[in-house]
Amino acid sequence: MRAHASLLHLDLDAFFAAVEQRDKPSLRGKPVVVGGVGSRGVVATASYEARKYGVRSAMSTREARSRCPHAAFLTGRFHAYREASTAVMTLLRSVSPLVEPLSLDEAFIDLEQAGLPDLEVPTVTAFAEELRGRVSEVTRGLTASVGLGTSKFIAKVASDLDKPDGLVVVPPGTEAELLRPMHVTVIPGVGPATAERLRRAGIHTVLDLEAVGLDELVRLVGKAHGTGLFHLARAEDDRAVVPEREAKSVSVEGTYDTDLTDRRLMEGLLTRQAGEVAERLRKHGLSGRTVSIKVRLHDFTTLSRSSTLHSPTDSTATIARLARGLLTDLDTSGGVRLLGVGVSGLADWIQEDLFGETTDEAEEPPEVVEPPSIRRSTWAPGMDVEHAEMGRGWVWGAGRGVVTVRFETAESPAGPVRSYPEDDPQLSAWRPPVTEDEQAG
DNA sequence: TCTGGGGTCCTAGGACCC
DNA sequence: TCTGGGGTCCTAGGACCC
Repeated sequence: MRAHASLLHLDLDAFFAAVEQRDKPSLRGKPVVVGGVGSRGVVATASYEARKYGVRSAMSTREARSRCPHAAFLTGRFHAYREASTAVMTLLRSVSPLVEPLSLDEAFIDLEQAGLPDLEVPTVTAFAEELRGRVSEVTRGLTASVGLGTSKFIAKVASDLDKPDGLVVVPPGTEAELLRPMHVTVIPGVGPATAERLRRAGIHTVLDLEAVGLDELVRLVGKAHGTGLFHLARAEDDRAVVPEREAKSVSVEGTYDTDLTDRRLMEGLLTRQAGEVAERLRKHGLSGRTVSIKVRLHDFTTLSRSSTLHSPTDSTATIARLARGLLTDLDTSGGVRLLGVGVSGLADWIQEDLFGETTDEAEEPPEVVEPPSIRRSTWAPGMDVEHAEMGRGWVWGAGRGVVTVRFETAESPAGPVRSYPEDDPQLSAWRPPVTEDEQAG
């Protein structure tokens, strides 16, 4: 903990939604929700107008729609968000060499190397106020909330106290009195599970937490977490601002609108995801030794399996083969809502073999498969033998590499639903309905 | 059809080595 | 028959963050 409030936390207000409102004037002053718009989507960001209706981040889009049906529901334009974020981070780095981005819309800055004449409260306050103005300039009108304090923890708490478009400085020496009345969840790392454990022990506020001994806390929440809480409850935090963090893993996952049951389809999707992971590894000059898959079952239980190679890889073929192999282990008969592939144990080099060649098989770049342009209600004769006998298939949905088909059977016009990878060769057999003209001809 | 996606860190148990 | 530690690596799961 420092003698001066020289740590700054900056947080762009309702970031994704604010970018949308900036770029589309008709959305200004109106509720805007950015997030997944599918049946299993969740809210990433809600504008302040939408928050008035109780719409919150991480809420299901379904729930958000019921709370605020007239909001604009947008899927997100990450290029625009990244561009705005880069402008802000570039500005921050021009102001101090010690900038630690936490996400697209948040960063810590250490003002000790920002070249200020001193670090007294009036000086850092004026600096922060000017910085907020410049953020608004480089983003063409976005607002930021800023907190200043003697540690990362305090700066972050401070930036939250006057959102949106606010500035709060916590003067050195006043940290404990600020924190004591607050709920324990103000402490980073205290989420629902930890809060519940603490609640059962009669600990609700930071003041309560301060009264608990180190041994007792470790017994309650474990060694690392317990010692962390012990110190943060006393506003003791000397974590440094770390400008560059190396990635430790790269992963891709997807949640599907309908649960998957077809193993072949799952293998196809893992293969596609392996390709995306490998491409990102190569793009960043990385390779990794441990390949993992993640499988979320219909009932939301989440399984993971991993396998570690002797030397790192960035090869699509290797990652895909391992990922598919890891799946064979698992019982997915009840249906799968999410599949994912990841690589960890990263190295910024690729193992070379005895001949000085890389171990990466000289592979073709993954084939880019365009989603088939299938219209709703396209007839799908001869999709496969089983379904051809059933009769007509109707495209029920397409996206995320999956085409879902509802089949009409003799018993029911809305028969079983089956899903296929969009690059499934069987899909190429699809053709529009045979018209009466054609039949006549 | 309640519950995203991309991450980080921690824990606990087992294997293995000295 | 009864019995050591410590350290590292790997795996699976869970909590948490934005």
